[in-house]
Amino acid sequence: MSTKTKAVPDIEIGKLVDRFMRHIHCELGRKAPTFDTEKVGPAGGLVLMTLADLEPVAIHELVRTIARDKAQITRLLQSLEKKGLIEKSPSRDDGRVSVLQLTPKGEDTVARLRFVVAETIDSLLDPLSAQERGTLKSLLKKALQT
Amino acid sequence: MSTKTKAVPDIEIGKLVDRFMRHIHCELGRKAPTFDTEKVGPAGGLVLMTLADLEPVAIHELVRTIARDKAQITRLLQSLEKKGLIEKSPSRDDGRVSVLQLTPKGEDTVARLRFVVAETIDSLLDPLSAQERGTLKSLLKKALQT
DNA sequence: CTATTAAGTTGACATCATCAACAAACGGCA
DNA sequence: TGCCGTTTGTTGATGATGTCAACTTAATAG
Repeated sequence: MSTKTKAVPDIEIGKLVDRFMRHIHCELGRKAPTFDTEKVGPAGGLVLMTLADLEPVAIHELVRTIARDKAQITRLLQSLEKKGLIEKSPSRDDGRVSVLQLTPKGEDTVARLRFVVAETIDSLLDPLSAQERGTLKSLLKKALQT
Repeated sequence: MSTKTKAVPDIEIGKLVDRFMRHIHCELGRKAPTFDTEKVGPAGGLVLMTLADLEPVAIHELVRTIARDKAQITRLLQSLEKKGLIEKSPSRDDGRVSVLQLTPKGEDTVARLRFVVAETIDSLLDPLSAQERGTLKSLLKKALQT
């Protein structure tokens, strides 16, 4: 009777999302030797691509966006920096924060990652029409906008 | 012009799905001490809940459905069996396969897991209407039906 | 100035993923 | 029947990720 309460709780979405994620993960893992020339791994790739969207950005913002532990992010960033893919520079406004940016080499890597990831997702979403993909995206976005 | 080709490849869905998963993961991790009385962990929980949907089922089927490594599944199942949550019995048809089933204690655990997971997802999906949730679910299902 | 809070780093540890090697059982086929 | 390739499940080794707590430094409130 109420508009929002759900009598039957629904787990299915969680499992579907998990499976969805795993399919992307596996497919990319299979192709990885081809394109992950810098050996950044799945987590590193995610960081790079998110960075490309947000840069320049402070570490804690990055942490907040991708919802991972800050210790984890610290180490990932160290590894990415060693590989010359990103740059950390101290913020002028706040002595505590480091500001992140992609290096040209990083941008290059992101471009390649993006292509393969998009390709993979596209093929996974093959059963959906272009319109349905749009709907899916906007639904997810809506759910995540806090 | 064409109905299916996409000029601009789209990464965003991948990142959205990842973030979505992470939010569920984090939220559940925070609540875990409350409800994960058997200490099955996230992966174990997923196995249990999937098992509840499929049982009785052979290991390789389970592996296929949740798209994880079979070695990993073997070890998870051993841990779950030690805790008395599942039962492995040899198949009559095929001497190689083990058939999995939940014990009563396992069923109990699943019921509790289900409740919390559903609750969590529900609150994450709060911005969506009931109809939109249905749409989301059917889109995911459609994408995954191979 | 002091107490508190926030940003990042580090260490220790647990969990999870991945790969290769393996035994046992099935299947096909001569 | 006996051989051979395949499938199922297990084990070992190792790497990648996640998590928690302690710590340093800097900002900020009072």
